[in-house]
Amino acid sequence: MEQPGGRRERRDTVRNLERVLEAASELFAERGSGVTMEQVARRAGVGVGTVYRRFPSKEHLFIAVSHAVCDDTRHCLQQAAATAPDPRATLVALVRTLYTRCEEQSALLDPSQSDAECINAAQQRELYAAVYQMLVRTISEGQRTGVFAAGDPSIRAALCTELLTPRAFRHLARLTGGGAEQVAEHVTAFLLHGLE
Amino acid sequence: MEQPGGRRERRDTVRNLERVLEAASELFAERGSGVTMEQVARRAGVGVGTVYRRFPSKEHLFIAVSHAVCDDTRHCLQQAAATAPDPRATLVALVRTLYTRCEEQSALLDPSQSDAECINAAQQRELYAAVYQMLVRTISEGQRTGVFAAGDPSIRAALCTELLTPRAFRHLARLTGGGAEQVAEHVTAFLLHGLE
DNA sequence: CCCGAAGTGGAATGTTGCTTCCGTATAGCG
DNA sequence: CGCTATACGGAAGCAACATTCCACTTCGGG
Repeated sequence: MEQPGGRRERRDTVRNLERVLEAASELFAERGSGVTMEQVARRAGVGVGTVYRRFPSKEHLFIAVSHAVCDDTRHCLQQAAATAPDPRATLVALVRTLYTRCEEQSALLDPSQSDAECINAAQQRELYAAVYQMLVRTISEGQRTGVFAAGDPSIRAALCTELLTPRAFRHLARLTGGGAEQVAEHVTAFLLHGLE
Repeated sequence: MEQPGGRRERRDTVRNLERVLEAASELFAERGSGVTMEQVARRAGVGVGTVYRRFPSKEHLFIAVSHAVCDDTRHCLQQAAATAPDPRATLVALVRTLYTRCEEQSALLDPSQSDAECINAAQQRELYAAVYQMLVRTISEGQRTGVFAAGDPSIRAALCTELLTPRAFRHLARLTGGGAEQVAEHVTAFLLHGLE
């Protein structure tokens, strides 16, 4: 990176930015937007001032992190859907992929934990809108090919989407004592039974 | 009410307590625990000090209100379930009752909006545990009488419960443009199709 | 090795919202 | 009506955080 002044970018600067992003990802992922800038700074091993040079506000930092995670998740989902051979397999793939993500990124993917108007709502809305669209397409396709029963695809997709949240995942994981794999199995069984 | 000092309780005191509870219910119901004590006091037409004489902290006030709402909701559900003639009708009644409640008390019944460890989590947990138990019983019963297909009742109940939150209700209401009635219909159709 | 630009840490500041305190107002009682 | 116990309002105190600022350090270039 060339600077305006014609000087190369400093090593420590780059390193610090990485550390900050890493610390923020971890903390936000596990405890949501409630973590303080001081905690982020401490975990990153820098002062708060350093965080603020790169991100003008806590909100900016949170959005940056959230954006990265949501984007990445969306790509995984799209890829998973693309490689599935048929609607049924697509559904299974979507559920499994999303739950696997939920297992780590819980707080960042959880629309529950963003206070109302807040912060990463935009990213999440985008992510869940994408999930919803994929489901609508999958269900419509399934109905065309006769694997799924008739019924308004958009409403069915919405119902499915509600079961694909970190919250639902947490509950089911606790109940069954299993991980993403096992929960995904139960849920797809339920969804398919309701759709077929 | 007799006071320690042998004097009758003042009229304005009673009236103020009512006003505070009413204001708090309305505000918490529509905007969750984020409302400030000042806002509650202003809406009630009293000073903050007056609120604090009755409730030693914001948390106490919130719990009092939340407790009332959750308890009441639980009673409605139990009654609805008790008068339904069969498992299928019970399921329908539960969904309909809960959604009707969600339509007004959104924020207070929404586990999403309580920050993690917080405040009315206890009441809500109790309420949703009750819902969950009712569903388990209903599903088991339905399986015994052959209306519902086989499958672990507790997992099925958990999945149903996830669809019975204010959040899910809001989404579905927005999507279909309908009220509690209509949403309940779609959801029960979906659930039954998955259970029968 | 020295210089200046740029980055750094963390104390200081500002803001928001809960909670306490106290001078004033009011209800019940005689 | 006057007296006392009690309640009242809302200003003041306090705590938790976000954000700003600046004296000090460190890096890259020559």
